[in-house]
Amino acid sequence: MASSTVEDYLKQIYLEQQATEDHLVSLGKLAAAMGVVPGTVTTMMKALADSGLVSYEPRGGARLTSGGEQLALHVLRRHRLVELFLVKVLGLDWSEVHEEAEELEHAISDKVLERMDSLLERPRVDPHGDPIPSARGKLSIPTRHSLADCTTGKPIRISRVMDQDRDFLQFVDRCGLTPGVSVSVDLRDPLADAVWVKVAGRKAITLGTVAAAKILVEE
Amino acid sequence: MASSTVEDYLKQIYLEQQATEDHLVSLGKLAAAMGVVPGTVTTMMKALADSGLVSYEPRGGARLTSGGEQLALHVLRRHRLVELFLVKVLGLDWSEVHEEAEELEHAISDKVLERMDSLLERPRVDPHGDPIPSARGKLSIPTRHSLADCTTGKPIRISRVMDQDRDFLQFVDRCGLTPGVSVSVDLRDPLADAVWVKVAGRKAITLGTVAAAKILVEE
DNA sequence: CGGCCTATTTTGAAGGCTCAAACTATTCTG
DNA sequence: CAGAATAGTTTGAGCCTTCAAAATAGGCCG
Repeated sequence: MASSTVEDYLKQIYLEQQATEDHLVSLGKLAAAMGVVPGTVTTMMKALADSGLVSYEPRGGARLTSGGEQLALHVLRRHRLVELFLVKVLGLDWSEVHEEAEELEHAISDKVLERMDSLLERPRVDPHGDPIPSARGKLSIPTRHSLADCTTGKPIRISRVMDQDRDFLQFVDRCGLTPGVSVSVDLRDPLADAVWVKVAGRKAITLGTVAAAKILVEE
Repeated sequence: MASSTVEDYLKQIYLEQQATEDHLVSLGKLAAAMGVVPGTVTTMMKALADSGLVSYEPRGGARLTSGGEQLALHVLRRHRLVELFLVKVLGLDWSEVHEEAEELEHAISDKVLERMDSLLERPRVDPHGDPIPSARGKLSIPTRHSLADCTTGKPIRISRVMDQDRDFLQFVDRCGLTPGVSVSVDLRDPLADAVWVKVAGRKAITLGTVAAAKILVEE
């Protein structure tokens, strides 16, 4: 059985990995993400390599093995299903469920997970629009466009918000830019670093491109 | 913050304590209940005494301080609310929720706990009839009579089952002796060590006094 | 090429929890 | 009361996760 520390490392490696070309994660980034000192990560990578969960060459970065990836996806599944459960069943705010799920993801048995999944009617995404890995460990590849680079003028649908920060999520909520909502990008001004977004009926909202790039869209 | 190991010790001390006259728990019993070697308990009691959660004299047994008791009751509240939640909301069987709750009780935040409590409409007892400590750490004192020593002939109501063993709970369920059910004790035969119980409408069930003593009743 | 900067690794240590096994206090028994 | 049985304690050790700080490797710049 993987300890919850190990589960956290695997999950984090998976997430970092998704953001890189070669699926190779630098230990420094990992240390920052895990909030530990670099030496700790080196130690841990050796241990994980010994258990066959990551492949790792000294000074060469880390990569999940297929066993490690299966485990990471299982943790991610628990995390995201729990988030959705907390919002839908217990009525928590989407800005607070990430932290809650960080704890719960390690305590949920397969049986309980299956009940949640069935109660929620086999959902595909969590409250932030992040895809939920299937019980068999498959994950659908997500959208590639954001408010920062989609076509302008046309109606589009918000599909995912790529930031778990409380304050950012609350801001997004106040703007009405939550997953599922239809909007359109009126105009983009690269010089002003700004994006004007029109939300159904309301007056336009102005975002910087950094924020806009975190809000993924479809169509 | 108390680690989940510490929470488990406090909870267990509380439970053992309830079963004794002087509220003093022998370290041997504790070791058995926790599934560790006696020396481990000695070490742990020293540590808990240092944190002011138990009072402990070498070779004199352990007792919770009021701080330790508050914490123990908070753990117990989480445990029992979670059990009820798993049965009522997720539809698990009452025979399996104890094990699930052992893990979850350490991962539930106060916020989530409050939501569960409110969704369940401030329940007083868990699926086994065990009382749920209030958020302020008060616990109502439970029934004193069981099928082994209540009055015979009169209708009585099952209020609590004092055993978390899967197989025993499933047996109790098959007999229809679950909390809330009305029954009556027809006859007791001390020599045969047997108790005849009549469950509404059905033919009588025969229990040994050990089993009968685990089923608490009211009125 | 040589030195420097940065990322990573190594080393030694600590805290929390546990064990095995040797030891000791206490209590029972004859 | 002596000896045995029982319960509890001590000691030395190990695993897991972490840290601080010193050492090192690799790449980049002049």
